[in-house]
Amino acid sequence: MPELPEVETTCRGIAKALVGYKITRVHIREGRLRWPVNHQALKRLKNQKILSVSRRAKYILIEFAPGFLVLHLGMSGSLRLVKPNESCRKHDHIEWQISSGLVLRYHDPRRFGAVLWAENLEALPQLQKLGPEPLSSAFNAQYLFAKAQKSQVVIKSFIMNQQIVVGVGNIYAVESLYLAKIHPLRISSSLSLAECRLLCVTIKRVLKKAIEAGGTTLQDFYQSDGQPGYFAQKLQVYDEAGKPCRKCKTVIEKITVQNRSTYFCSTCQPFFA
DNA sequence: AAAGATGCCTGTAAGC
DNA sequence: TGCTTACAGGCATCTT
Repeated sequence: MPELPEVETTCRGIAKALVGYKITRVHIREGRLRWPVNHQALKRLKNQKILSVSRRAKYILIEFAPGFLVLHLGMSGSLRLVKPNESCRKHDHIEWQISSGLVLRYHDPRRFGAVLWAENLEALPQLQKLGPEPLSSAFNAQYLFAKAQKSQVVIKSFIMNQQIVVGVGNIYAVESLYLAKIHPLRISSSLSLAECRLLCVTIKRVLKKAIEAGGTTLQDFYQSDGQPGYFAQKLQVYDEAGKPCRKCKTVIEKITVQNRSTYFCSTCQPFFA
């Protein structure tokens, strides 16, 4: 599931192969993604030069003179750079031929992802209400504590709220709470400043480590060169229900929080009301 | 206003 | 064996 580390990995993987080159052909095989693809806007990118590739939250931003291509990988999306003779697979929905000779392919079996066009990023509703980047200094203990003080939602939902902090999805929320020894069902406002500090630092550490490992591949995610991410091997509690906690041997529990699988150790992550 | 529920999708695995 | 069903979840949108 592409969360910040997977999107960052993808961004780094495609940037060098794209920046400075032109789009020579756009082929839309399936335009029914999260939102219908704007065929006209995408086709206009032919002969346009790619100025930069960057990331905001879980969105990949590809800059051209007239505007930005904004990509979201949703649940199952991935971007790959392939040679033009490589045959296309099922769910390869969109591809861009690059003047270098390579082809950029957008692959997304579940089609929860998006390929959007924006003349200016400020106008894009998806980017308007996003919180700070987790790896920036704006995301710090004081910020998290101040926000948490005002929230009655459980802490796991809180850190997955993109208006609070971006990039943290289910897997990294579960892992961060385990490593910070915070029960996922704690009410946000019950966290102390010290706990917020630890959680903040832990989220940053987990995301950085995951980026270094090339992200987490469980099913669908692949890096732009087709290689899987290797952080799955470092996950401590995610998908470990019934197995002993690596620290204390207590059996890892699985619960559902807002329709999402949540794993925790009741000993390492005690709940105080 | 805040928080919970819903729908969009398809591959995989489990159950009969 | 082949069908049906449950599950995986990011996020906009709807409901309470």
